[in-house]
Amino acid sequence: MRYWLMKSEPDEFGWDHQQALGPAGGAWSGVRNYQARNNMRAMTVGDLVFFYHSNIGKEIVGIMRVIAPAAQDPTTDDPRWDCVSVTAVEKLPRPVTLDTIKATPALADMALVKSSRLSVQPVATDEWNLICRMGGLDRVQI
DNA sequence: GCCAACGTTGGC
DNA sequence: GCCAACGTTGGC
Repeated sequence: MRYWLMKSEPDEFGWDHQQALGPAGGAWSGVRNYQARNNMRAMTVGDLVFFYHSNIGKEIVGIMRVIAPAAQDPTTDDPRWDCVSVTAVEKLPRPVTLDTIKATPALADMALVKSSRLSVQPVATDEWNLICRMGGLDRVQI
């Protein structure tokens, strides 16, 4: 089980959109960056993913689960691009903002801070647990 | 809306 | 294979 973070602009596709898809979830399509794609290829079913709102909000708002491994991105015929499928698991009682993350020394090494343009990135277990607690989840395991 | 950082493209 | 030009992301 590994942990990840994926970004989306909420006016394009936000947490509410993801949740509206229900348990069947949907493909995390549209990624056109090799590093981000490689991270999705490294995911396995059951991995957990933070949903981050970029641009508007700039905060981690919820937790998703990987329900299908990387496969051809349905929004393109280009075989270079594939994506996993994810489903919404739980909304954070309190979103964790980028400002808060930057102000937290234990989270200073997150890719969110260090390579701010990477839209699919790994999250360390300690970081995951801490953010869950900061977000108001008393239990870490979903 | 601006722009810094970064990734990609394409000419050479 | 280098690198200049260009495009995109995302914080501010």
